[in-house]
Amino acid sequence: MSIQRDGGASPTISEVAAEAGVGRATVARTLGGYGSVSPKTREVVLAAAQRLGYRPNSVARSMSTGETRTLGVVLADVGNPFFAGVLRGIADAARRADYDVLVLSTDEDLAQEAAAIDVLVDKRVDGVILAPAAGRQARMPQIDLLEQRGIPLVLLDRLVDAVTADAVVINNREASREAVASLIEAGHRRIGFVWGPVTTEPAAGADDLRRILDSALWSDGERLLGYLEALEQAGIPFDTSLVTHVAKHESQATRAVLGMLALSDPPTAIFATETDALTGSLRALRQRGLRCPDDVSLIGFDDSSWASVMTPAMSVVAQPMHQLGKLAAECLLARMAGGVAPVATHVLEADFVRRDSVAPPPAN
Amino acid sequence: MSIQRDGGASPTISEVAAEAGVGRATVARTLGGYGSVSPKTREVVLAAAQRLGYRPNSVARSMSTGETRTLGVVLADVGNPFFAGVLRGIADAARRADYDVLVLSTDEDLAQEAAAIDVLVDKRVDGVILAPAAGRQARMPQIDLLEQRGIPLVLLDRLVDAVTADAVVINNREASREAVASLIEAGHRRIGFVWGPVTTEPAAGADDLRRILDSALWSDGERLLGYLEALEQAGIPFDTSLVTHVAKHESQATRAVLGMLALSDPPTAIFATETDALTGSLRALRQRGLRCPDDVSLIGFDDSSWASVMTPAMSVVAQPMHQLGKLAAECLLARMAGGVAPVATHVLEADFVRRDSVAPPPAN
DNA sequence: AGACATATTGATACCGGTACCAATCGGTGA
DNA sequence: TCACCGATTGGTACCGGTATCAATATGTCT
Repeated sequence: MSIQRDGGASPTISEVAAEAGVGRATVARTLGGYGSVSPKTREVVLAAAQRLGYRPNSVARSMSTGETRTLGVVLADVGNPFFAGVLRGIADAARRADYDVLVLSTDEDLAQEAAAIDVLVDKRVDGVILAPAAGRQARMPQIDLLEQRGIPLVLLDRLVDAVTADAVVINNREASREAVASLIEAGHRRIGFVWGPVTTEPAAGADDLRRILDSALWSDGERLLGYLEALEQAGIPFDTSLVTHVAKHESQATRAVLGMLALSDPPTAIFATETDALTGSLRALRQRGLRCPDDVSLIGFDDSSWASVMTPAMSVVAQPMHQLGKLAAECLLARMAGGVAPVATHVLEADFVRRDSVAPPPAN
Repeated sequence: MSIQRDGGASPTISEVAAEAGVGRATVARTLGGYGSVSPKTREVVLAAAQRLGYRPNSVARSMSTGETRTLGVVLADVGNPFFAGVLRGIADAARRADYDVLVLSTDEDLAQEAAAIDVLVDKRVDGVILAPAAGRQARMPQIDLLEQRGIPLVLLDRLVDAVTADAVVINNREASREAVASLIEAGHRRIGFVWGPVTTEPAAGADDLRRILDSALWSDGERLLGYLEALEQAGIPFDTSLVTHVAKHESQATRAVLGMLALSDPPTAIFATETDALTGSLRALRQRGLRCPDDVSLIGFDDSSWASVMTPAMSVVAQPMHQLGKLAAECLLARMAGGVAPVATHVLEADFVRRDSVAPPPAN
């Protein structure tokens, strides 16, 4: 008894059965907690399992039940604070339901995203949460695969027109409009817009810009629309030169903002719609020796401890990251449980947090 | 032909075999790329697989091969920027070797950590990367389970005396000593030390403190020892009241620093050994209306964009997060591949980044 | 043409669970 | 004492791959 198995192998149900002197099925029932087992037998079996250090093999169980109790998560970058926060929310909700999380980063690359979904399908995850790297008008063949296989899907943070699935996003447009409106209210009329990963030419005008939106991430597009709406409401003409056309990395944001500041009629305020865009903008101000908010007012996206402890404290649009992930996971779990609720897009509210980085434009 | 299967089930090898009119084994050989198959048959099989949209079932493959091509990662909090960065490094290295990553957060809780390891064992991951929540002198029974099962393990960021396994850490003590030394060099003699999650009483003195170290995280302990060494080298007496005894959350760090600043002989500089500790310290200064570096000099741990764009730019000990994760994964993969290299602890260098948050103490 | 080596193929036994079904056990009431 | 019922138990067929082995087909050489 209590013989340690060699070679690092794990004891199986059969071995426990042999050790306990009962049949395989009896052990399965005892440990699986189904069917009926006499108290005496149960004890014998449990003792044998204990002695052998038995642990169930989830792979075998999945093989037989068809469920892996694993959620697949596909997002741009686990290292990014926004996605890291979201992931935490997902993981918390998953754990509570006794699920685990398999994460894949795509770096906003469509090929990697497709490969990631293939992996998740092959590994037979029970559900998928996806922050698409595709623009809202993209076609996403891999999604069909999920649907075909009956794997529930929840879109996170970004919508895609062609995909009919539950989604959890924030009210990007309203939040953005509110932020820009607060700049306008403070007296600004030249407001720079630094946005996320967009790889297109500079827009020739507002209409051209709307065209570009079709290929942009939904979230980025909405933020830009919010900006446009705020301008329009205030009767401020739209100026292409105040909108960056590519700011995927912080350094690109810095370069873009330096470009704006070099204009003959430079912006007196900047709305940066991502963390990297904000820090990139700050770096640009710093390089030009400009001060915030005295020379240029700033509003960022995504709150963090840093934003609130620096001087001046940064006004930001704060996304409920944890909540976003939690809700996405809960939504997915409900769907997996066979929920027949109609497909829905859940919109969470992002709070505009007013701090000290906004002041009236300089008198001059 | 090309009949779509109903019920969301995936086509199996048998179905492909039927569709192609060949035996199961032949399909397996064709798709698995082993054995030999005639070019003609190969084509027929591939066409059938294509028509049916065949995708291999990784679960079944794992069942048969005994490997899951999945790495398990156990860390305190995926939402924490440090761990998020490390995780990204792990995921990148894993992907390159065609492995996926299952992540579990423990919130620095031993029970959750034990449960996490159980899950990974049950799911039969091929290897585990663990940032232990346990102090260096803790006993960790779950680790034995891993060893028993022959699952390779790499410790990350923190060492545990009782565990013999490969490890990847940074040179916490030297980095800490260097940071504190630079404060001393600037003229400071009253230097506050705000450290990470430690749940013990205030130390009664240096010796008592060393005792406390045994139950602290290895990394936290090393950082404190670095602090002590720097003081000793400069002949500055150790003062318990300048060392926080609990600063697990930012708010606790703030409270602790406020306490220090209220001392009759308050610190003129603070070394915060975690991101939260630094932002917490900054918040305390802000509440007291003190300015950095004019009134109090600061050095933090972990670099971020924020640290370098704020005013003053923060001096920090920058950990190579991505590299840390990447190396841990590579080390694990090597061990999984049957590497017979002796167990080793890899020590990466953390750079001390000198910026503007350190100045001589105020003249007064 | 015959013998033999090689390429190709199909059948089948695993892997370790789950779950159904039939067999057995024990106890009860007539 | 016997028939009968429910509780308990063991046997076994899956799940979908992998890998071995024997059987068959193909081709070559003498």
